[in-house]
Amino acid sequence: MNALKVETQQKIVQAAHEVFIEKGLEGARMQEIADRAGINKALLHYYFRSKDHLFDAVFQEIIGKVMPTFTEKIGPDINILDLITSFIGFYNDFFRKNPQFPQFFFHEIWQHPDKLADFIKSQKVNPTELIKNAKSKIPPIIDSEYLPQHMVANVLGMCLFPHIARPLFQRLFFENDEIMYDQFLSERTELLTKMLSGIDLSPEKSFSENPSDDF
Amino acid sequence: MNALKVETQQKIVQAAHEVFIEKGLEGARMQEIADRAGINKALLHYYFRSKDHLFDAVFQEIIGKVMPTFTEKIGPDINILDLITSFIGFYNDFFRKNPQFPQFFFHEIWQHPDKLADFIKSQKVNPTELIKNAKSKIPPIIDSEYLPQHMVANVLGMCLFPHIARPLFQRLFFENDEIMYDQFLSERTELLTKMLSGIDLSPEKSFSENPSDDF
DNA sequence: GTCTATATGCAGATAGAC
DNA sequence: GTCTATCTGCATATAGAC
Repeated sequence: MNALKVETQQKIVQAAHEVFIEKGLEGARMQEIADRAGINKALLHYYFRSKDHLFDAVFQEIIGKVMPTFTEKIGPDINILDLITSFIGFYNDFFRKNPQFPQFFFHEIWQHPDKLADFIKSQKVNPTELIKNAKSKIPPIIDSEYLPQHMVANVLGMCLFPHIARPLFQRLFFENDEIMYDQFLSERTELLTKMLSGIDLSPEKSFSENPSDDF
Repeated sequence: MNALKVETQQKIVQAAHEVFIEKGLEGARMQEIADRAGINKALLHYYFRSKDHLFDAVFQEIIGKVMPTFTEKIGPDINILDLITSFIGFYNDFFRKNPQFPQFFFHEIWQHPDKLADFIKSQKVNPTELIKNAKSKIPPIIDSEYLPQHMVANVLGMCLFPHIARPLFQRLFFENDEIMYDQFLSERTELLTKMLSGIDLSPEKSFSENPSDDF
């Protein structure tokens, strides 16, 4: 029964995926993973030598699912703004379907900072080059070497915050109503896109007299 | 030696503070806390009955240090914009001095969503009222019931992101240079303040023809 | 491949001397 | 109050039957 093998493996990865994202590596219990997969604890060790191995497998699976969407559309001369607007919608939807993903993701990068950074650097994308290309095109709201980084941080922050702060934000400002909050989240793709469309990064653009009108 | 007692307690709380923020509740080890406090494991249980009690004590101490600054200046008729601009600088500085705090904070609100929300609700502030007061004054970039919430999310997100994403962001866009990154962070108070100053929320304000010029 | 039963190790917690 | 030594329990991991 080789067919059973791959099926079981998938059930394990799926269950582990859920539990690790909910509880984190340290908080997760092999027993709970086994229960959710409908199998025995011992089988986990049969397929994956240890908890750490299982976690790595799950993490690779998650990153492999999410990152390519981010990197595959990056051409040689795409600018940052196009890149970001292209993916606001994708990630906003993805986070809505996987609410706890951002929390899991950032917990992980703090515990193992190099793992993810190395993975991304191993891809064909070069973040630094991407940034440099946009350097001359950003409205100079302040005098800084890092205007492109500021802009990226602004957009990603606006995109991320309502997801990662959801448990608190929903309780404080939405009467802890799931439906209302999801409605709120669904609006943000349009909102962010419209806000970004106000920035024209074509080289000939003259900046506003009032810098704060941009972004 | 009663003098020793309070001193020891402070050392414990300080050490626990560090370890819990770095590793989280599940990842922290009582042995490491004891080591950093320069005392024995058994003493931890003498002062605080259990790991959970110690964690709660530390958590209360942290929140008690951070939240009052947020709530104490809230008067009856302050508007959201004033409130937010007042604290961008404070929190940006606080996060620079306590880099891993945001990660710890959001990990916690996902694991124990009600704890913090209940604490905040027990304060004199009423978030919902605060939101309602600003409702009519927000530039209608999109047609939504939740414009104030969107604005709050935007600002907090821009404030938060470079801190919580630091391990990755610094490696990808700042050659993993601590000095450069701290420079970048220090600029953001000015940047965000200038961006916000572009919004006039006084009642008589007429909105821009192009909504995306606001925020 | 999958199970039950068992071993191992470690972290939280306690006992008791000083 | 502070320590050393010890206990307890649980979670990971293994052994071995089917």
